[in-house]
Amino acid sequence: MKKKLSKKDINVVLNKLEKLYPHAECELAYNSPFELLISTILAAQCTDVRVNKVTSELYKEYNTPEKILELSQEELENKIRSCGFYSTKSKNILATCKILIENYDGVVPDTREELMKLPGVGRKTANVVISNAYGKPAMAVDTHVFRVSNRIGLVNGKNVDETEQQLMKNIPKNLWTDTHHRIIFLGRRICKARKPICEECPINEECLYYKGKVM
DNA sequence: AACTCGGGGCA
DNA sequence: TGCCCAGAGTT
Repeated sequence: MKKKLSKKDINVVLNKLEKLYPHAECELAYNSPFELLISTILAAQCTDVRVNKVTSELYKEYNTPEKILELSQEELENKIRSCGFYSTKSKNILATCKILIENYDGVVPDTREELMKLPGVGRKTANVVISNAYGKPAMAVDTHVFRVSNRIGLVNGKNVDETEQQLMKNIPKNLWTDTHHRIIFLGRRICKARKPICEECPINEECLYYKGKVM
């Protein structure tokens, strides 16, 4: 049924995305790998705008594992409540801070395997941290990347893991991180989950979803 | 694969 | 009021 784009069209899409969003970056505000880690944990099922609003206050006083562990779970919950899932996230963040101090001398590890051992850190969050904070190639697949890349036809993945594998195979390694951010930009502004604005989409000529819609 | 955690923004 | 948001963990 649904097919993937040709290699040629994939390159066209990547080039258009690069011209469209040449300086795409992580929109979570952070000043250290630790801050990015905590912000990304908070970002689960929550907009980055709200995360930044919470962390801009939180990090003034609490920007290290040691500082955050000065807070009780209830105190931390009250500070991050507006990010949603505050109970789970608070518990995970406190547990993660404790592990960072006990096992990593307070330094956020730079490998996906070590990061994913931390409570509240899954594959997506780990990929965001190693790619943005440590400059390592990684393809983080969130809801935007999953939806858009499959909708366009960059990949044809049944789930997040399949999608990540296919994206890494179809996209040059040096473009993984930038492409991740560019797809998010496109996904939020145009290729939205509900009512994608296909008429204004710069890559609708290549998009399999758009072609399917007009046929 | 399905279910749970969740407040806030927006139509 | 209903739907959705830079996911992860458990069953």
